[in-house]
Amino acid sequence: MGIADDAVEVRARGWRTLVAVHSLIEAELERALGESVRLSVIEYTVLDALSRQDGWHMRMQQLAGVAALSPSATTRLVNRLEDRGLLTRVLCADDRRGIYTELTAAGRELYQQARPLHDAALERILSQAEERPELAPVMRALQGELAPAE
Amino acid sequence: MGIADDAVEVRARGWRTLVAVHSLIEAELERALGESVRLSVIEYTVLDALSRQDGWHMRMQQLAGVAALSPSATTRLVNRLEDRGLLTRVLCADDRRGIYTELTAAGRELYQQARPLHDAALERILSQAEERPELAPVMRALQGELAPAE
DNA sequence: ATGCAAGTAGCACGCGCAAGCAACTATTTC
DNA sequence: GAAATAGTTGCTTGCGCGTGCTACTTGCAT
Repeated sequence: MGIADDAVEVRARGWRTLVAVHSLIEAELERALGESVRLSVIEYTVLDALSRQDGWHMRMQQLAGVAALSPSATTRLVNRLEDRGLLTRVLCADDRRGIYTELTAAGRELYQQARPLHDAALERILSQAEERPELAPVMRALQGELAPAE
Repeated sequence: MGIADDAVEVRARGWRTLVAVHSLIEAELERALGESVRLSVIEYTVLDALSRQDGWHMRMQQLAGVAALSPSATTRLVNRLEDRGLLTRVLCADDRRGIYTELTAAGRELYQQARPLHDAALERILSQAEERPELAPVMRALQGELAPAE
């Protein structure tokens, strides 16, 4: 059992920790967003990404990127949101294969409503997680990302 | 835009980073384990957990815990692995509601085969991820978890 | 008996894969 | 140059699969 084996073990342990933190946060966000605004985490992610690009459009592929989803799943995700009137598809003139998506007024409104709930839930979970020593290192890394700028 | 707002933004950014790292690692492990030993990441997780408890049994609920899965999903996961002959269900004498699971010889063998592939893939991904500055803080936290003991 | 805990199915839903269709690009041909 | 052809890209659809929710069965506890 040498140093190399230890490194393997450390990586495996780190990965398990990451999975634990991820599923903890995701489950809680899912609950918070689901019961208040009927949005899944991934649906919120899309609204969030679109609202950050306010005025701009996003292609399906970009959405697939930020959602870490396959093209087909992205299609259906956009379908769901479009059926609820939260966004619209916009055909692009210069490349008629491409499809842009854009928040509707209702979409912006729902996002404004969801965002504080999302942020509050996130803060709640992270402060809880910091209490758990086995998760603490990852938590510090997450919150310390802007530390150099303080 | 005060300090509190910045904190919210830092947390949201950290969460997005965590999601990115998670889905990156998961996708790569899925690919590596899938094409070599036909195991999903979650199936490997179960074999790993069981082999760490060698000699011991694990209840369905404990498995559900380590896999971050619902009871019903755990049932079917164990079904799949049992159908492939990788583990067996063992009824427990002192509480006949409880069901223990145990690796078979074939299960142990497949795990021995899968583990180095898993560890190698993990190392590969982590070293790649360290190259990407936006992921680096989380990566350091993962690998540095045992740092105090060095 | 009444209540609670452990594990198992029925159901609907969201996902990835592979195939398909429309639109763009490059190359050839006249 | 204009038209035809082959190959690629962007998005969508059919299909099978794994998941969570809810309801259910069985066994323990009070």
